Amino acid sequence: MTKDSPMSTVVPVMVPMPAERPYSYAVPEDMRVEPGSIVRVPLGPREVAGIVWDGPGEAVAAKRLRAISAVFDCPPISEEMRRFVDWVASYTLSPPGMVARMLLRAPAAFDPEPPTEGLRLVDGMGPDRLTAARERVMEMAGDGQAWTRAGLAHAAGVSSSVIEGLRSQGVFETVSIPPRPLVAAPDPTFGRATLTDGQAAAAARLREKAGTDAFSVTLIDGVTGSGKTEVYFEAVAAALERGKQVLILIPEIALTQAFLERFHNRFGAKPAEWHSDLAPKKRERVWRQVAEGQLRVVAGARSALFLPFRELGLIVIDEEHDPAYKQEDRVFYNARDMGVVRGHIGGFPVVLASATPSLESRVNANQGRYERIVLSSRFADAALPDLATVDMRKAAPERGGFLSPVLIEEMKKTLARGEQSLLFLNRRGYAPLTLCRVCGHRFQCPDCSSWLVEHRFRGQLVCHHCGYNEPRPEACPECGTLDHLVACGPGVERITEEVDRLFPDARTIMLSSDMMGGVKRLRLELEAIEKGEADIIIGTQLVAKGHNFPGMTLVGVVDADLGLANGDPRAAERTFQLLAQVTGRAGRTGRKSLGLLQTYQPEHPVMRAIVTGDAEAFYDRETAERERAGLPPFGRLAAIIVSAATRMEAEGHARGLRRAAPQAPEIDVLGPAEAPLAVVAGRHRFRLLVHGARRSDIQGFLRDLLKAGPKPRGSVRVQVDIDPQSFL
DNA sequence: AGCACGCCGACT
DNA sequence: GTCGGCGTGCTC
Repeated sequence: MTKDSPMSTVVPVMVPMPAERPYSYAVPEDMRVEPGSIVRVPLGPREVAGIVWDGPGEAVAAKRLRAISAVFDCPPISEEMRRFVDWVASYTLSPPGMVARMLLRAPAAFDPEPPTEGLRLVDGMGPDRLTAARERVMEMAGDGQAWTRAGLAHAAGVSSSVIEGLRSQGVFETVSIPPRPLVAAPDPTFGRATLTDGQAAAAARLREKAGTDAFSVTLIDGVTGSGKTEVYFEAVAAALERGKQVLILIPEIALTQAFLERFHNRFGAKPAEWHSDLAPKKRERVWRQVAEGQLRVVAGARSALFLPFRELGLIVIDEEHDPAYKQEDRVFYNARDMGVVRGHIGGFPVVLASATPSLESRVNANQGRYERIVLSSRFADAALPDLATVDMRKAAPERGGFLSPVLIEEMKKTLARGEQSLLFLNRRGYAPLTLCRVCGHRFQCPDCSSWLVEHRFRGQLVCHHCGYNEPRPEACPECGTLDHLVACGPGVERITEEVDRLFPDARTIMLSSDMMGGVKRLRLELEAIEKGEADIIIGTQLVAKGHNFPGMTLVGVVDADLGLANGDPRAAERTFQLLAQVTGRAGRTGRKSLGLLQTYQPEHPVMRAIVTGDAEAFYDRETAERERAGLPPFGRLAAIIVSAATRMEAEGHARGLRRAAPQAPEIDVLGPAEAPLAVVAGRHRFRLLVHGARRSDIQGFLRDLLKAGPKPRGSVRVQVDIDPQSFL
């Protein structure tokens, strides 16, 4: 701040809206701000929280200049974090204001948490008359500590009016109790795990890295059950010992309660959680305590990357291949990559862990940008399941069924041994397509033209792309014929029906992300399964994610081919990862276990890779294939998302882009039907896949597209989606 | 992203 | 006659 200026100083303030640069605000004479300060500023008709940014404030017409209304009593956002925001904005081609907005997502946290009112015994004061109730209270409070009124009443077994009576006599004085930390401090020496030789070597290497102030990326590549978590916990311990905060990113943390337990066993306390299901109050407290440095470890979903850490010294990204790390609205980013960048900016190590690493991380490791540590054997006596394909052309299911006799036979055996079976089918609902047997009418979404999926339990037809739904009709809307609608293909509901028919006495549980009762119910069901309260589990991809099912010795993949033919360049990789993860759920206790893949293409590279366990060969092949096609992970523009009302309009954008960029690349338009993306207010998001362009050209593309390209009514919103190989 | 302003259809 | 739909435009 300049002292000599008679005018009030002007500072840049990043406001939470799509502004391309910070806005300028006047600082009142008696106000002190510094870069990073969180301030309240007037913006149009309202007031918002913004962050004082770096550099001198830009000159702005005096008439427009408004003054900061208040500075929040909150630790300033660190310089590292501000550079991170700028970097993410420039890399994702989003307005920095929108990135800053992700950081300001806990509005009530900017003011300090109000201390709670406590009561403490005043020395030498006693009550006028001593009753039995009063005596108990005096005894409890005799330790000289401050108590909350309700806490003391509860502990002494009296009503709070007894306490109130004593307080009005002056026996108690009112003191303020500082807010209690959300979780206890983790103790790096608490529950040291016993590690196998391979694990110990990996842990030592990670400890070495996490014990220094230097950026590095380490990829821990270990089969499911090889103890990756225990190994990276040692890196966490090393960072904690250095007095650093630690961030552990986990996809779908709301469902991963088991992880919190394991952390607790190792560190004697739970980590703080951060995800979108967090209650607002808790959310604020986590944000605040991270900013103050009270919380040392946060386990969170991708948005935890934007928490205001002040002493961050390690990021672990578990299941780094998981597509849930990719945010595909507003600011498009992949938290795995932005995590690496955060480590680079902060000068600290980053650890990526996965049993099925993404191609791009593997390429980065092969080229020496990341260090790769392989954990090749399963922990203790946990054995990998035997894996085999079931050729559905030879072992076809009975008419009307979807389970091959081969699989049914194994389920019978498993049931007889009192062990659990898992049937995996990555498709929610009852049937993916409904048609009229009389006229051939197919039920389609009126908003986005994909097939409506029947949800029989709910009695609805639902669009899985945009959420449109209608009650399932009795008659065909086209020809009016009653009772001739037929469900085509299976979903988990239909498989559950088949299982109930085949095994009427077995205890079955169906797990699906759209299940009634939400996350809470899912958690309970998962717990029940772990306790062995079910024999057969039928589930969508959520069963592939990190749960331990100790009694599970059979995994059947109902349709292993699903997802291979959807036009996504990552289809094979994704399918491989999903199948490897889901079959890895079996045999965790060392019992002999089996995984069966029902497929019509047993010779497909994905099936071969799963059955032979040769992930290396598969990845090499896939990498070469991508390189030939000019696709990611080779550092090129992957996709532009345009918002358009129709496919024709999206094609128009694509033509404009082709014209605007003469060196241009091939552009494919993927509509909502092929690329499931959110549909907003009647407009659809189309993905323009651009082959072979360099990222440095993107800015130009977009400028030209917006300037010279066809502009069919309304705003053209363009977003960039990049799967990079290297981005530092 | 919010939020106001502004111009056309079904109702207290 | 008004309530209310979302299209367009602006925010230091």
